[in-house]
Amino acid sequence: MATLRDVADLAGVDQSTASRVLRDDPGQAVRPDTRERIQAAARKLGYRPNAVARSLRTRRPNMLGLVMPDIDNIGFMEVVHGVEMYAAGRGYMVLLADAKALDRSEELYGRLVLEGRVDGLLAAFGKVEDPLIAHLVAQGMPLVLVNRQSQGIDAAVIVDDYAGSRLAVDHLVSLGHRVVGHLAGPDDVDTAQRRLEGFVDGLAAHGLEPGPIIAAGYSEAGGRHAALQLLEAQPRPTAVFAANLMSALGAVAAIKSAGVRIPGDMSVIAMDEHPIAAHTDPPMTTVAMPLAEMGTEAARMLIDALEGTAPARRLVIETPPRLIRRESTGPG
Amino acid sequence: MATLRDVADLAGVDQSTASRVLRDDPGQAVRPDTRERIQAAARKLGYRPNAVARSLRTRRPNMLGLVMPDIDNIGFMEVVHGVEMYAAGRGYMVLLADAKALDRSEELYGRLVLEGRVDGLLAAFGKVEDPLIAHLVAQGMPLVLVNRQSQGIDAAVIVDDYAGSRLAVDHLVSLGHRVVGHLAGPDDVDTAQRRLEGFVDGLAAHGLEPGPIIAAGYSEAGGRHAALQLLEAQPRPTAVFAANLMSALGAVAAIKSAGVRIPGDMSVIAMDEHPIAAHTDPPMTTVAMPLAEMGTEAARMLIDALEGTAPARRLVIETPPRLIRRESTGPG
DNA sequence: TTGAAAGCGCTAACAC
DNA sequence: GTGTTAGCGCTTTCAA
Repeated sequence: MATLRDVADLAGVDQSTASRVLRDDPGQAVRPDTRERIQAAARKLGYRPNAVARSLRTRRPNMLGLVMPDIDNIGFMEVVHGVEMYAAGRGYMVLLADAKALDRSEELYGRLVLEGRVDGLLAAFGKVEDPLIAHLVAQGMPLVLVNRQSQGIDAAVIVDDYAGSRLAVDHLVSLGHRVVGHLAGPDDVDTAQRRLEGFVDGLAAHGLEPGPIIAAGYSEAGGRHAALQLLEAQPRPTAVFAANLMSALGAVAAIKSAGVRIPGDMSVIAMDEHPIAAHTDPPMTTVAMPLAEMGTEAARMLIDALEGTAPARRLVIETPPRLIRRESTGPG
Repeated sequence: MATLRDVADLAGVDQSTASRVLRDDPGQAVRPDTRERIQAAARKLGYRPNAVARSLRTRRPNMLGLVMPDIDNIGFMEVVHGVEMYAAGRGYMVLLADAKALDRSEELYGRLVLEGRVDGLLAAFGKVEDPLIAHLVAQGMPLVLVNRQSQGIDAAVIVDDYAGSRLAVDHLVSLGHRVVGHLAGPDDVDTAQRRLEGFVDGLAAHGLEPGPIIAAGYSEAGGRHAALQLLEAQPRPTAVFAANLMSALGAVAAIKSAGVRIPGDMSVIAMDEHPIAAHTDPPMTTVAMPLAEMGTEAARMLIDALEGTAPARRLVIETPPRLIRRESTGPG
C-alpha cells in the first residue's frame, strides 16, 4: 500500500507538498507542473490516504455514529439509508450501533465517544428524560437526536408525527367514524407523545372526544392486548388509530379472532408505512412519514455543526405525511 | 480527554509501562503495586485508550466492514444483529455499508479497504462470478462471504438453502401436491441457484418432475409477473415455492386477483421468515433460516482469520431450517 | 512556492 | 520490572 511518502519520493517533492496538492489545500499555492507531477505519481501508485493516520492527525475520524434502539424496527432502514447517502457525499462514513448489541448503553457510549471513534452522534434512541443523552451533550459531544426529542436538547430532527396523526384522524372522521380509539406507544417516548397529541387534537378539531386510549407499546403483543380492551370499551369504537405498524398488526389479529370484521365493524389505520403493509389481511391503511429525508437532514445538521457551517437546532421535516389508503379502513 | 501520558504521569511511571498494564500485556511482568497504581490513575482520570491512535500503531482498526446489497432486504437485520453481537464481544466494531449508498462498488471498496478503515470484509453481496470480490481476495484482503458463494473463493458462510428448499418441497408434497412450480431468484446469485437445486432435487426425491420454473428476481414485481405465467402453465401447478418472501407476496397478489384461491386452488410457500408474514393474506407459510447464526459465524470466522486462530473456509450452518406453517399452504 | 520539523496517542523493540 | 526510543502515516505550523 503506497504511502504519502512514496508519492512524494516518486514526484521528487516533500511529503508536505504532496499532502497539500492531494488535499487541494486552498491556503497554499503550488506550481502547476509540480502539482501535476504529484498527481501523476499518486495515480501511478494508486495512492489513497490512510484514513486512520489522517484521523489521528486531524483529530477527526470523519465518522458519524448512528445509534438505533431496536434495529429490527420497521422503517429503520429508510433512516439509515438517508443518513448513509448524505454522509457519504460529505466524506463521512457511518458507524451503525445497535444499542442492544453492546451490553449497556454506557459501554456503547464508551466505544463510540470516549475512544474517539466518531466525530458526533446521531441518536435515534432516548426517552424524553434521558440521563445518558443529557450527559453526552453536557460533555460537549456533538449530538443530533433523530426521531426523538429529549429535555434540554435542542438539536433534534423529527418528522411531523403530530400532522401524521391528524391525517390519520381526518381520514377516519371523513369516513364517518365518531368514536375512535388509539393504540398508544410508550408514554416516555417523544414520538408516542406527539402521535397521541395529534390524535386528541385531530378529534377535537372535528368537535369529537377521544375514544379509549390504550397503551400498546409499539409491539405486536402490546397491540393484541390493547385490542382486547378496546373491544370491551363502552361505547365500542368503530375505528382505531395505532401508533405504529406492528401494534396495528397485533390488534388486527386480536380483533379478527374476536369475530369483529375489519373494516366492516372496525377500521384500523397505522402509523408507519412498509411495502409489506399492502399484503396484510386486510391490506393496511397507513401513514407514511418522510423517514429517509429525516435521516438525510439529521446527517446534514450534524455535519454542518461539526464543520461549523451551521449550528444544530430543532428541525421538523415539513414534507407532509402521506396517507396510503388501503382496505383496513372503511365507512363508519 | 485523558491520554496515556496523563495516566503514566499521575502514576509516576513511563507510558510504556502504563500501556502494558492497561492492555494486560501477557508478555511482560509488572509488579503488583505499580500495576495497581497505574490502574488507579486510569480510573481516576476516566482514561480510555484512543482507538484511532491504537489503530494507527497496530495497523489494525479493529473494524469489520459489513457490505450489504440492498439494505432493505427483509431478514437483513437479523444478519447484522448476529454480526454485531459477536464482533462486539471480540472487541470489533462493524462498519455497515450499503453497496448502493456509495456511487459504485469501487468507491466503496476504496473507502473501506484502500483507506485502511477495516481489517476485513464481510460481503453479503456478490454474484457467482464477481470480478470485484475476486480482485479483493487476490489483493489479500481478508474477506468472508455471507450468504453468498463466488467462484474461486473458499471463505463463505452460508445457510443450507438447499435443505430449506427441500423442506418446503417436502411440505408441499406431503400435502398431496404433484405439480409444483418455482419462483426463482436471480440466476447469477448463488442462494437462488441453491434454492432452485433444492427444489428440483426435492421433487425428484419423491419421483416428481419439477413444474414451471419462472424467474421472479427476488422482487415483488417479479413475483407478480411470474405468477401470471405460472397460472397459464399446462398443467397448471397446484403449488408454488417462492425463493423469497417479497416475490411470494407479489405472486399471491397476482394469483388472488386472477380469482384463484390460496390455498384452495394454489398453495404458496416462501423462503425467508419475518414476523409480519403471520399477518399477510393468507398468513404465509415460510421457511425460516438461521440468519442470525450465519452472521455470528461469519464474524467469528473473519476475526479468527484476522487473528490467525483459524483459517477461513467454507461453512454451511447446520442448524436446520424451520418450517413455519401458516395458511397459504393446504391439501393439493 | 516548497521544505523541514514536529507531533496526533499509542505500541513494541530493545535496553537497562 | 521498568524506561528509552522509535515510529505508524498523515497534517500543519514555521522557515526558507
